[in-house]
Amino acid sequence: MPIRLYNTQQGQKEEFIPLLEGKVSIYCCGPTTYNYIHLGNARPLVVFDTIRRYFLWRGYDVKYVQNFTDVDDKIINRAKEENSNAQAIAEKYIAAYFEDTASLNIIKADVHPKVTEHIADIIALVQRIIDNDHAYAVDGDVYFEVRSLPEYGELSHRDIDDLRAGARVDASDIKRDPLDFALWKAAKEGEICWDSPWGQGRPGWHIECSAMSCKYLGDSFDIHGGGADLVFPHHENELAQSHAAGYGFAHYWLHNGFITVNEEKMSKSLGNFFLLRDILAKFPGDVVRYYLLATHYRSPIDFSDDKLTSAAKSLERIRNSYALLQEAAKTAVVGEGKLAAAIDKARASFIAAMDDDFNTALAISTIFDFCHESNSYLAGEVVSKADVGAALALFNDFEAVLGMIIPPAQETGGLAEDLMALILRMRETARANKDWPSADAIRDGLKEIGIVIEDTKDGARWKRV
RNA sequence: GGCGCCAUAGCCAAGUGGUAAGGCAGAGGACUGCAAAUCCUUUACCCCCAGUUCAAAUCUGGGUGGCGCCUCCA
Repeated sequence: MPIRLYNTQQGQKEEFIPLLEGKVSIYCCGPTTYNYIHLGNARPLVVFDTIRRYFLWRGYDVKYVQNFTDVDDKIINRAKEENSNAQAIAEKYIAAYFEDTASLNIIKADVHPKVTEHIADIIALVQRIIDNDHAYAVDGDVYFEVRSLPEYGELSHRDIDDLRAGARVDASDIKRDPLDFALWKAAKEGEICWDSPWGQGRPGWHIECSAMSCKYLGDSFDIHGGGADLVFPHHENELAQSHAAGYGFAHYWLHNGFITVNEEKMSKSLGNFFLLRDILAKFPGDVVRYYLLATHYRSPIDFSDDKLTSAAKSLERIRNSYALLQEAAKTAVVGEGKLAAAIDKARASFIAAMDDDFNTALAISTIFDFCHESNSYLAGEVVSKADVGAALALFNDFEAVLGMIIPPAQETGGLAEDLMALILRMRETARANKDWPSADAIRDGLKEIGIVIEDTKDGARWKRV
C-alpha cells in the first residue's frame, strides 16, 4: 500500500511518489529565534517529526532539513529590548529551542541551517532571479516581480487580481506592484547587514527558505512542511522565487492546522499564546506530544489544561498496558502463541492509518484496541514468551513512529529500587498482620511523592506517575 | 470584498455512499481488606432544510453557527 498524503497545492490527497526511490527529502520551516517557542510553534515540529519518523520506520532514507531564521526585524527589536545584539539573541533562543524540543522527543534535523551562515547562497539566488528577469533592484532593495510569473498563486489558490484588491496600500511605494515582495532589504542605520551587489543589506524573509532548502535537498525535493498560516504569503513566495530561479522545488506541500485558545488561533499578536516551556512545567513532554497527535494534523486543536489532563490519562492507559506486558515477560513460559493474529492485525491497522495522510488519531485508536486485546490475554491463564515478546515489539514500533508510548527508562538497580523493595516488604508485613492503617499510610505517603502502589495477587508493584 | 476550512455522544475525536472507531468522564458488576490496575456490561440516528440514490454522517444545493488566510505569525 502506498502512502497517501494531502497536498495543499492540489487540494487533495495523492499517492506519495518520491523523486528517488526509497528516499525522502523534507524541508520544514523552523522558528524565527526571537523568543521561546509557544505551543502553536510546537505543533508542526511534532507533526513533521512524526511524519519523518514514519518514513524512517517504513524504511525510507530520510533527509530532513529545518532552518533557523536568525536575522529578522523581530530579532533586531528583541535585541534592543534585551539590550543585547541580534546574534546573541538568536543563539540564546536556538539553545532554548533545542531544550524545549528535546522534551517533546523531537529528533534533531539532519541539517539546521541558519540564515546568517548562508548569505552568499542567498545573494547568488537573488542574482539568479534578477538575471531571469523576475526581480529588480531599487534603492538597495531587491523585489520579486509577482506579475512576471503567470503561475503566481498556484499554491494558495489565489487570483493575483483578487489579492490586489485586498492588498494594503503601501504609501511610499517604490515597488512596481503592491504584491511584489522583498528578496533583499537595504540596511538601516546600525542594523546587522552584509555586503551585496545591491549595497549593504540583509535577506528578505522568504528567500532564505528557497536558498537553504535547495542547497541541502537539491533544486527539487519531495516534501515541504509548515503551519497553515505559512501557505500565503511565505510558501507561495518561496515557490514563486524558486520557479523563477528555474528550480522544480517541493513536490508535496503539507500544512498543519492551528492550535486555538477558546476557539481562536493562538498567536502572538492576539497575546493568547502559551509558551511550551510553561506548559512543560505542568505536563510531561510525552503528554503534550500525545495531545498533539491525538487529532489529525490538519484539524485545529483547542488548547486547555483539561484537555492535557485528559490526554495524560489516555496515555497512561497505553502505558499501563505496556507495563503489564513487561511484568508478564518475567513469568511468561514457552508455549504456543495466541496473540499473533491480534498483533498482526494491530500493526496492519496502524500502518493503514498512517499511510492515509498520517492519520495519527486513527493510528492511536488501533493502539487502544490492541491494549484491550493484550490486557485480556494477560488476564488469562497461560502467557507465552513468544506472545509477550511480539507484543512488546509492537509497542516499540508504535514508539518509534509516535515517539511517546514508552516512558524514558527510570533508574533501576540503584538505591531507589532497593529502598522501594524494602518499603514494599514492610507494607506486606503490615498487610499480613491486617494492619490496614499502616499499610495505607505507606501507600498514601508514596502517592504524595508520585509513586503509585498496585497490589496484585503476585505481590505489590510500583510505578512513578 | 476575495479564497478556504469546520459543525459527530457530557468532553475530546476517527469515519467521505451500505445502517456510527477509540479515549476521557459517568453508571452497574467482577476482582481487592480498602484502593489502584484490569476484565464484563452500559451511554449518539452524526447543526437545520431540500435534493440525488435501493442506500448518506458521508454526494449536491440552500440555510445557520464557528474559524482561518488575504499584514508578522507554526
